[in-house]
Amino acid sequence: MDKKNPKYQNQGIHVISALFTVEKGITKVLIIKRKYDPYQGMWALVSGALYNDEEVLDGLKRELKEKTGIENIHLELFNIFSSIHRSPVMRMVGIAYLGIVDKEKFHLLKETLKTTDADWVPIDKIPLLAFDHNEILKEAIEVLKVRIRKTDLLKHLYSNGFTMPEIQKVYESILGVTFDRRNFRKKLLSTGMIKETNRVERFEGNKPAKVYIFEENSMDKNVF
Amino acid sequence: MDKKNPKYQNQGIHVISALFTVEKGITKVLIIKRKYDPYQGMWALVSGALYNDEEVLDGLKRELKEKTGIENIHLELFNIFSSIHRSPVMRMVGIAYLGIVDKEKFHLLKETLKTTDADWVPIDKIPLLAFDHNEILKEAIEVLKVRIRKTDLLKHLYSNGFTMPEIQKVYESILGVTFDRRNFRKKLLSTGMIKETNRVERFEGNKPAKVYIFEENSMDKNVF
DNA sequence: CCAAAAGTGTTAGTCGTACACCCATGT
DNA sequence: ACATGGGTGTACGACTAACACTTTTGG
Repeated sequence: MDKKNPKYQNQGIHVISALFTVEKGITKVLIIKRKYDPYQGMWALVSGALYNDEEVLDGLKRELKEKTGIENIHLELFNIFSSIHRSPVMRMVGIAYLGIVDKEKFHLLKETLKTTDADWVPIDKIPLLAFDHNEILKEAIEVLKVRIRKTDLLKHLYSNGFTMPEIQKVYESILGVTFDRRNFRKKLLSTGMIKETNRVERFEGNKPAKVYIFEENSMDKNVF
Repeated sequence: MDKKNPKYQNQGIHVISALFTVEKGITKVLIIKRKYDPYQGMWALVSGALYNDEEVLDGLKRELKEKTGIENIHLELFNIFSSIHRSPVMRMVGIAYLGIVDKEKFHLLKETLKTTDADWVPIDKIPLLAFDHNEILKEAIEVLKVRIRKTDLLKHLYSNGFTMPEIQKVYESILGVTFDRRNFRKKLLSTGMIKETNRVERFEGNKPAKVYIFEENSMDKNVF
């Protein structure tokens, strides 16, 4: 490989995160407002250019910490975006990850060196975003639906436990369907992904609901 | 973004393909022998550096055509490999795709501008490969197993149709299991992915077997 | 004691699995 | 005619889906 070949010059790697949360049945995604060009003043997914001395996932976590203060979270690859002119600065290949977290576990920085605002925004109220981030987010939402059905991704939303009515609302909200309470409970338990605790918590009703947690090494099984 | 920041300099993108086929119940992968450094004379997956004026998948297809003559095939992303020193030349982020094809449809070039040999090699007889390609191939095989079970990936191996005994052997060979003939047939038909033709073909027995083909827009359903 | 949501069990239907016999062809 | 694999149907068990009543708590 000839490093001097101009076709190999002037390209970089963008790491991009579609980080979701669910609050009161509303699925939200984390976006920030850009302080500098390109796209100064526009909202965007948390993203940035990869350094040449860090791995992709580490670079993304660095960007997340720098721009929002959020750290120590699970993120997984979902696609590559490589249109030639997706960045106005130079050719950047976008590597996009998604994750889902309990927003209450973090203090979201509203302003940082490179951002002037940050917020969790309902996915049906997303403004125009910088770069190709609207397209990326649209794909992320589709992949999110598949992954909560086929893997234990939701364990990252509920590291402190959850009640059945609560997590059922999350499934129903993200997938846009409704489930029978009794069958939902049976199916989720039958995956072996979760176990009962001896805690209870009130959700919407007055009667307290049992708290469940995800197993440490929960196998990926189809949920719905 | 400051293009001059040295942390953004000297990095490139590698596109890598794990291209599989199945022949007489043996799963094989396409590898080439490298004509030039780095790793001159070593076997490797088909791969190369991405140009700054092409999309990732286009770059990979260009490399495949240049190095093997194979073109017009389906390839899908399966992972990113970004260890800092995975290439001795410079920092290269590897973007790895997998596919499966009917090798009889192509004439494999044994020597090209950048290769001195090429072959389909059984996955349990893979030599030491250049870069981190052994690791990448290992992951590709795992993902291949998942994708033939959960998607219609195998349609790309059988664009001209297949018989039940034939495709059953492929599933059994890749997954390392055996299935009951009658139940296999019922399950594959029940996915709606395939349909009968009026052709027949001999496979291993003397009695001719019906030829089936994959539907054009076959939904992704779990197969096994 | 009433309202509101949480918890539980049974039944019918569907799907997966196990299994045995006949069929078409080449030699 | 026989050997070889290809094609089909049925019965049993497991899982999925539909459905109604009782329980706990706050107000």
